Amino acid sequence: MNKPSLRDVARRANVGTTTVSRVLNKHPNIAEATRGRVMAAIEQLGYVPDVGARHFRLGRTHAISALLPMIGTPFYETLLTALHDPVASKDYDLALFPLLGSQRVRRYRDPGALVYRADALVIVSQDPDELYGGPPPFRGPTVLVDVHHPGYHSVSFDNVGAGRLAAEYALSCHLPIVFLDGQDLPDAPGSPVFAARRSGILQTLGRHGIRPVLTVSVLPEQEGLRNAARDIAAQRPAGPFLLLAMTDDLALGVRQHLHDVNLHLGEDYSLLGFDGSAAAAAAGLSTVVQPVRAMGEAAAEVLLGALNGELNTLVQRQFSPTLREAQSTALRMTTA
Amino acid sequence: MNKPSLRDVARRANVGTTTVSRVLNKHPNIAEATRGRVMAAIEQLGYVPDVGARHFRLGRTHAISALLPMIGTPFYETLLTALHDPVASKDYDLALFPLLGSQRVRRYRDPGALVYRADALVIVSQDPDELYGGPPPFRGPTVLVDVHHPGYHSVSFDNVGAGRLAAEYALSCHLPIVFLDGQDLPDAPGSPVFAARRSGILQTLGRHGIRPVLTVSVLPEQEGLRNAARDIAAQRPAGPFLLLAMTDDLALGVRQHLHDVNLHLGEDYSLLGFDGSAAAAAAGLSTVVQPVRAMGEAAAEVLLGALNGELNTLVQRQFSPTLREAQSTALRMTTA
DNA sequence: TTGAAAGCGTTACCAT
DNA sequence: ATGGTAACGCTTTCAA
Repeated sequence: MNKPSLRDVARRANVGTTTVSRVLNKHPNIAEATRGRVMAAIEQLGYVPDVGARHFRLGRTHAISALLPMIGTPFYETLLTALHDPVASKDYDLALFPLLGSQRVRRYRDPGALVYRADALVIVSQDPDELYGGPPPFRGPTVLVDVHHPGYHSVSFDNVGAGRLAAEYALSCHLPIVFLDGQDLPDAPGSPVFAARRSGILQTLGRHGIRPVLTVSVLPEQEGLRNAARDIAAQRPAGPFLLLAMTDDLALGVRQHLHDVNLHLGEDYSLLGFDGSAAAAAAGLSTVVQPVRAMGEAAAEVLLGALNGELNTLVQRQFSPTLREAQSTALRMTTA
Repeated sequence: MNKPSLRDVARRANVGTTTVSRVLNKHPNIAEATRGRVMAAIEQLGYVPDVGARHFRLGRTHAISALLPMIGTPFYETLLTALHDPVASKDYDLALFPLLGSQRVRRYRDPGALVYRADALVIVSQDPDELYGGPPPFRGPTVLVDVHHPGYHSVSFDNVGAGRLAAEYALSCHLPIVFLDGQDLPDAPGSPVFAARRSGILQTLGRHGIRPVLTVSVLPEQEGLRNAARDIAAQRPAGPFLLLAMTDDLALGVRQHLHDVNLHLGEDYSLLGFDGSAAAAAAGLSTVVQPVRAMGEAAAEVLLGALNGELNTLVQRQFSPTLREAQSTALRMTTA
């Protein structure tokens, strides 16, 4: 037996297809009796509406696609959870499309890719120009998150300001600064996030005539961290220093390996990270906090606004960093 | 100007719609000249095929949906990367649908949900019976990953065997055993993974007439770990002990907090985890390894087989655990 | 090698 | 309150 269609239901209930459609879509002007007959027929046949056909007919999919560089980090979990709830409450479905490695980007240049079968597109942590070499092959509203571009709606974080804030706090510690820089994966498109933070940090330090006594650049991989710890141990300044790490993950990771080479947090060095992650909070790490939830919620708001056609102008929301101080920078107290 | 359709292209190129369709689908029997005219028309109009309409007509979407309990952990990143490549090379698109919290499960009971607009469904780390209270509202081939169920194709990991392996190794250390159990989130459907590992562990220990001297149950949250560390410090056995943790994350997390309460790995205790994560490898943690990549690849294979209708019987592949030994259990050497 | 026309399942317009 | 029918954009059969 083939999948029953709306027509089969209509025949079974002795009504027209229009009536069945109306019942399904909860139209008001339907007699309770007919409604009952239709429901019964639906039940008996085990009819399920073909959403594909509906979407085809309507030209709208009721779907939102999110294009992510990857999954596997709490940042995206938090961001997308915050984004999901508001759009789901407006009955939009959210589908995730992680790049899962950069060679897969080619797939996303095809306008026929599944990701574009959606009413709106969210691009997270990626500059569309770098991703596509131009605009995305998508006609609907597009919102950028965690990245800024003058040509799109965007919800972003002031990473330059974050770098500045970190640098100012670092300066206030009056310790020599060791900079643990993050390096992009060789084949991935360069992350604008790291570049922005880096420039905020170095400019601010420079304005005070200060440069890091040591800069170690590390890939976001586990073995890189061990090497970084070795390098720091070998080339560190004589006394205590402040270690400024580009992300909390880097900070927490290197802390472990520094321990193995006999450098101890709170005695030999202070530690400052970026992101305000839950792990940082639990570990007592001072960090520049990024309001991830708020950004996700803001993105949802922009998205829904755009879908309702309420946005006649480009929305560019930028969130500011704050600093959360914890024990990891207590050393400053001793020396300040 | 409206979106141009295949008909517009046909008119522009002075051919029938059939011909345009043939050009688009690379049919062999097309004169090179006509082909050129059609391509030119496509170019001039900026025509993009409507995939929705194509899918509607064909009844197939060329999409695979993956239903995940969450994202944000390296496990899913690895698994899905391994799953993605083989299906992408067969031109299937993969869309991710994380539950992002359990109250969102209701959405997935609706047969019209976006997730079911796919040719095949992958359910990861969830028992369909618990998720839906029955079979999923989906007609196509369905493959379970990281969980086993007699009614579905499945690619799973022998978690009971993993527990057994861990317990046997633990016994060989001849140290009192402290068991750091994982607890499910209160509102989430219970993970069969933890239950299976736990039973493998306890049964094996029991068979040797041994019970953990202390069992601490912890939520997979950061503050829970601190409390766990406190409890362990307070109630631990007199001498050195072996800490058996339900996951690497738990193991690595608690290690940090144990350090804070003056219990040191390699001196006061040995540590054994589960999962074989990259973080475990980097931290020198002994662990029961799960072949995540291989599982993802196997899932892709099953999926493609089912889509080609090559599977006339249920496929149930189960992967076995192996043990990776590292410094974290070196204490056994001293005492054995 | 090419084209006309039917038809996929749904909704919306216009009748009644 | 209800129904007939056209239309959405595409692929496919059948015929030329």
